Amino acid sequence: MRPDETRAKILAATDHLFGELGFDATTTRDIASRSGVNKALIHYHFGSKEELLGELLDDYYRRLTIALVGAMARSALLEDQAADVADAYGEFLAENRTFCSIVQREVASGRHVERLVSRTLPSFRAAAEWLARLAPGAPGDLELAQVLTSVYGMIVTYFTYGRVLEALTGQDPFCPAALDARKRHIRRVVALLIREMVAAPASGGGESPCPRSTPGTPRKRRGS
Amino acid sequence: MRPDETRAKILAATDHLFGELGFDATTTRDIASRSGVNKALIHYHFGSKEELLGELLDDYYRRLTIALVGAMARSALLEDQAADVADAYGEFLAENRTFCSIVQREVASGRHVERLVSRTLPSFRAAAEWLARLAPGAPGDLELAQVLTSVYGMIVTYFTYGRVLEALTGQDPFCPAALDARKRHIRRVVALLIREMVAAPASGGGESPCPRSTPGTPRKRRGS
DNA sequence: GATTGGTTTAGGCGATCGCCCAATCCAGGT
DNA sequence: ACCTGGATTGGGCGATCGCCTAAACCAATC
Repeated sequence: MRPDETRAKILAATDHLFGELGFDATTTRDIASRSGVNKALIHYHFGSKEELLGELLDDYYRRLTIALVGAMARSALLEDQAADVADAYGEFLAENRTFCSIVQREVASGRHVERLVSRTLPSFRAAAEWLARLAPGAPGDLELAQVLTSVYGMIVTYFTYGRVLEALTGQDPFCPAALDARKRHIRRVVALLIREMVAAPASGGGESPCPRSTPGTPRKRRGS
Repeated sequence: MRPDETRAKILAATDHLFGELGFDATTTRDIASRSGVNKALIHYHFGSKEELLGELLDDYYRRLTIALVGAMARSALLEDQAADVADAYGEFLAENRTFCSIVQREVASGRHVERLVSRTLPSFRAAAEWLARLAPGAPGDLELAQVLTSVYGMIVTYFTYGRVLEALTGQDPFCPAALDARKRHIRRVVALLIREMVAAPASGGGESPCPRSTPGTPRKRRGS
C-alpha cells in the first residue's frame, strides 16, 4: 500500500471515531483496527494522537476556507453574499457532521482554541470589514460581533443538536427537505438582520466593555 | 464530616473538572484530590463515574427549569415573555458556565441525549404551544422549531465559544458589560423575530420533511 | 461499655492506555 | 545480486484508568 493511502485510511478512521466518540474516548487501537493498519503506523506517520487530531482539523479548515471563499464570490450583491456564505457554511457542516462534533468538543474543552482562532480570525476580520461597509452605523445591539456570533450559532447549533432535534420533533433533521427548510430559515433571518442593521440609525456603537480577562493561558490536555 | 457535605464537595469538584477537562479526561482520582475526599468515597456515594455525571446534570436541569419557569411568569405580555425567558437562559448559563461545556460535550457525543430530551421536551412543547398561540400562521421559514433552534443557538453559542470570542475580539465576553450587551442584542433579535412571525401571512406551514432516520439507538459510552 | 450501621480509609486488582522498540518487509537504485 | 531506506510488523513497557475489598473509624443506641 502506498504511504499516502495509509495516511488517508488512518485519517478517515480517525475522523469517524473522533466524531462519534471524541478524542479522549477514542484509542489509537480503535483507529488502527478501523483503518486496518498496524497501530504503530499511526505514530510512525503522525507522531502522536494529538498531532493526528491536528492534521485532521487542518484538513477540515483548509476545505472550509475554500468553500466559504467560493461562496463569497458567488454574488456581487452584498446582501446576497451574507446569505450565500451562511448557506455554504451550513452545507459544509451537513456534509461534514463529524467536523462539527469535533470542533464543538474541542471548544468546550478550551483546547485547540489557538488553532481555531488562527483559522477563523481572517474570516472574522473579513466579515467585520464587510459588515462595516454594509452598515457603517449599526446600533450597539446589532453590533457586527453580536450578529456574527448569532448567525454562526444559528448555523452550528442545528447540527450539533441534530440528535436532540430529531428526538424533539420526531423528524430527521438531516434529510434533504429538512436541510433545505433550515437553509431557507437562515437566509430569511440573515436578510432580516441585515435589513435592520442598514435601516437602523447610527447610534453610539459599542462602548467597549472590558479588556480580556486572563492573559490567554491555553489549557493543556492531560498527560502532555 | 456529614455525608451530604461529602456529597456536595464531590459534586462541586466534579462540576469544575467535568466542565474544564470533560468527562473522559477527568479521573475519579482528580475528583477525589480536588474535593479532598478518599477516592473510594466517590463510588460509595454515587455508584459510578457515570451516575455521578447523571446526578450533576439532574441538579442543573432542576435549577434551570426553576429559573425558566420563574422568568415565564414575570410578564403577562406574550412578547415580553419570550425575551424574559431568553434572558433567564443567558443569565443561567453565565452563572453556570461549566454546565454549558458539559452539555455541549455530551450532545456532541450523542450521549445522555435521552436525559437532555426528557428534560427539554416539556419546555419545548410549552414553547411550541405558546408560539403557536402568538403567531398561529407563521410561514414555513419562520416555523417555531426553526425559531426556537435559532434563538437557543444564539444564546448557548455565545457561552460555549466564549474563549474563542475573547481571542477574536480582545475583550472579556463574560464581564458584566459584555453580558449586558449580549442580552440586549438577543432581546432585539427575539423581538424582531416575533414581530416578523406575527406580521407574516399565514402560508402553508411546513411540508413535514421525512420521518426520523434511525430507530433511536442511543450511543453507549465506551466500556459500559 | 458493648453493639450497630453508616462512613471512611489504604491498598490493590485487572484492564487498558499512548507510545516505543527491534526486527522484518520490500520496492528502487547501483 | 546487493544495498539502502522508508514502511510495516508484533510485542511490550510504564503509567494510569475505574472500581473493588477488607479493615478501621465513629457517632448514636441500648
